[in-house]
Amino acid sequence: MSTKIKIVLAEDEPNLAQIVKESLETRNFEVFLASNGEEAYKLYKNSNPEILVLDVMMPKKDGFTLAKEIREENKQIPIIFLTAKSQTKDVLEGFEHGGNDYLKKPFSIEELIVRIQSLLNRNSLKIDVNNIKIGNYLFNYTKQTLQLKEETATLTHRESELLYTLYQNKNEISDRSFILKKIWGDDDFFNARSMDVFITKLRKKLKLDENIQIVNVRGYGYKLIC
Amino acid sequence: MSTKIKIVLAEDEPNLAQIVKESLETRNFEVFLASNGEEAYKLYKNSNPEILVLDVMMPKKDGFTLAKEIREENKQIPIIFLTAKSQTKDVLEGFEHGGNDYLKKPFSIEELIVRIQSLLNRNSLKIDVNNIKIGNYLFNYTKQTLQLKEETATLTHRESELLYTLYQNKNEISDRSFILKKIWGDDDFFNARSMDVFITKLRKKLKLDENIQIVNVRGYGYKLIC
DNA sequence: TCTAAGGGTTAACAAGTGTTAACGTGTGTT
DNA sequence: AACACACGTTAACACTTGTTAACCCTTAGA
Repeated sequence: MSTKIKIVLAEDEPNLAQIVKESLETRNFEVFLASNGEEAYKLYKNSNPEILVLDVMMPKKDGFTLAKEIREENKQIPIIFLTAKSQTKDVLEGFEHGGNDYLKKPFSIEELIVRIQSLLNRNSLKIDVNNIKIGNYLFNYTKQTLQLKEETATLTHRESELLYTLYQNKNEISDRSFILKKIWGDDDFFNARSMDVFITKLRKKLKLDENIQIVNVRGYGYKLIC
Repeated sequence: MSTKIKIVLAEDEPNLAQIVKESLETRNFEVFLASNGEEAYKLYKNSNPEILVLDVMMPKKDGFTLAKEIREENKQIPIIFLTAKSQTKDVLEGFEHGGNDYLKKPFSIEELIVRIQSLLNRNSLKIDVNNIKIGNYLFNYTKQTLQLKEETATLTHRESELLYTLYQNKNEISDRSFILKKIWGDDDFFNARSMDVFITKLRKKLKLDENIQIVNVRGYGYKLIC
């Protein structure tokens, strides 16, 4: 069960691109290579990668713009920028555009790989599904429990899924349609009403901590504030 | 509610240490400064920091050894190494010892801060959207609340967006068309009238502080005076 | 097989939110 | 002063969401 980790690599300079691609493949990554931003976006959509490595200056769509677009739909995936620019200002800009790391050319392949590994590890550590802090509550996603001090309440499967989904986008809007497709499989009238019912149920179970709220954003979805 | 983020900084070169410490404090971090590895370990144990910034070459206990020790008891806390070494080999070693990032001297303070922010996964570079002072009111953009002393009123999503937009240009004109495109998506007759309705609603909710006004600039837009 | 319990969906109605309409007021121009 | 036009305000309306309860289905145990 050792499926390869998928990487989308966007780099317009062919020689460099080839070297990096091969080096990554040697390390048992599956590399999807794009030579411009638009192509990279398509590869991202189709291949469902674990991580993105983006050159900043590319034809058609630069790395920053691309990252911004991808961040709008995916806040989790790690992004590493590669660039010839070496000004601190550019590094700042990279992080502002949602990058997680920034490597200045010329860089060593080894360092790139280490930084990739680091981001992948961090990501997998990121949410401990058995120990999620939501305000004063402790939410255990696998056990489907919500603990406040000594009191432990159990959640149903739907409740647990919904809370987990909201948590993944905490303090930001979770799109109604996104939630519905993810948990109910389809966005239709009845599922939508059902979801609203579960929002009510969650609010009840979360109301012992006033700092936690599930706020509605009419027409868009819900925000878990914590 | 907005307690400072604690950082343990270990750096044996006093001048550099002082500069970094002050820069971080300017950014509202609480810095615990150690001049060697052993001291840093004690500070780590006592202050319960959110992140560690460790020089690699230090007296008594070097940064790598220290990181390794800390990693045995805490796998979560982010660690950034600072070093004069610039060989890739050292970068690798840094990550092997459980570091999350690695900065080569000389580095820019800005870059350090951005990398800290990135690891902490927060953007406190932005204005704190949970704590916006408007006159005597406290406006929480994510919670969509307006607080005056003990009274907390809730805003709807549109109200909150509008107030936030006006606030971003406080004391200057926010262009009608700009607001409409940003919040309503399009500048047409009906959306414009809708916006005017929301201006009325906001004025009502803000009238408890006489010093705050939303003034109209005929033909151009609105100004939030505060 | 019957029954009870739990979980999820559907139904029904209440409450909240945003848009549209209608009319009023102010401002600048001729 | 008369006029056109931008904005202010209120209310009606349509639509979305909140809440409760009834209902249905599955499962486990008597």
